[in-house]
Amino acid sequence: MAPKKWWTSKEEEALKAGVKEYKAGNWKDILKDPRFASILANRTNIDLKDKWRNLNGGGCVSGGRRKASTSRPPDKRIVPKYKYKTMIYEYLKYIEDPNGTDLDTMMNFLKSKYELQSIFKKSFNAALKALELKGYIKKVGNSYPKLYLWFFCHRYFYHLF
Amino acid sequence: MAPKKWWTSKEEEALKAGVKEYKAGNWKDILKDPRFASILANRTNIDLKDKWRNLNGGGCVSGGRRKASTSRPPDKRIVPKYKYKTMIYEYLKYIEDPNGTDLDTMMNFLKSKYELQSIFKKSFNAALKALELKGYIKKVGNSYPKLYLWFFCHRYFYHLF
DNA sequence: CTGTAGGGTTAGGGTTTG
DNA sequence: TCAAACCCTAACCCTACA
Repeated sequence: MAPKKWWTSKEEEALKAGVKEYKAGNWKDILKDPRFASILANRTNIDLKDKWRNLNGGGCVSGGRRKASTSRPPDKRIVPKYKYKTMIYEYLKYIEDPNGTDLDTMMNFLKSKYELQSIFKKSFNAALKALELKGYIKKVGNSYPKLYLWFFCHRYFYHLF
Repeated sequence: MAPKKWWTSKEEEALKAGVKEYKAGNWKDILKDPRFASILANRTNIDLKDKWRNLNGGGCVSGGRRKASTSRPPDKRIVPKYKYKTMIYEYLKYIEDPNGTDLDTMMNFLKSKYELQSIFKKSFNAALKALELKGYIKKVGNSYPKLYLWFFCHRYFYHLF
């Protein structure tokens, strides 16, 4: 089978403009329009239909939503995760209290030293929560003890090196 | 989460034969073939695809190779040490007190469930002491907290899998 | 024959486990 | 530490039908 051709943002924009012009469902008309033809040269009308379905949450074109996408083409990754482990190690070295740290204090430290992606705090939190749910780590008061965070890094970020 | 279902060599052979017959990519067809259906009864087409990817070095199905596998299913492990991590995990799951355990209690539990190598306690102790010396873990009272033991396993036994 | 809707399957990315 | 197993969903395929 032929490898996947991930949609480029250029193609996506052309599709959206095409739908605005011709309404969803008239895929062949969009393809024939000289404004979109060259951009969408290696997409079929079926491809357009499928992509539009995905853009609208994977369900039927006129219907409801699903949860947000997690799968992306490789060149669209948002997070340069590669520094996460280094960052957190540095922080753990910096704080002396073995009782650890609350997340806000940590975030402030990191923000002061690094250009953080907006998604970082959210995904970091989610990963911590997942581990906590399984009983591997837990808060003491409002803080995660140093060892927990160390463990967390070890578990989640080794592959970034 | 459900425990992993390691592929048996029988299943693996069936998959290989199926690919030979239907070519890689036609996973559902392989599953439907009466010659393979019963052997692969509790595998999905997705499982087949993933396994084929692993067999071919974790890369793309039709592409190049990566380095050879070192990870094995539990029934193929060579080293008698192989159960250390599993054993200790099991014990850590069993005890509820997050303050952990003293070593004698743990040894008694393990002896009651496993055929221990005579050298186990001695080398286990030595490894713990080494980590303690470096300041990574420490006793609280007479016990090692659960997390320390967990960390210990992670640090010392990862290579047995 | 031409084209679309909608269900089904695969490919390839990421995540979790041992 | 790192590969096997597992999960998610965009991309692709198949069939019905107008």
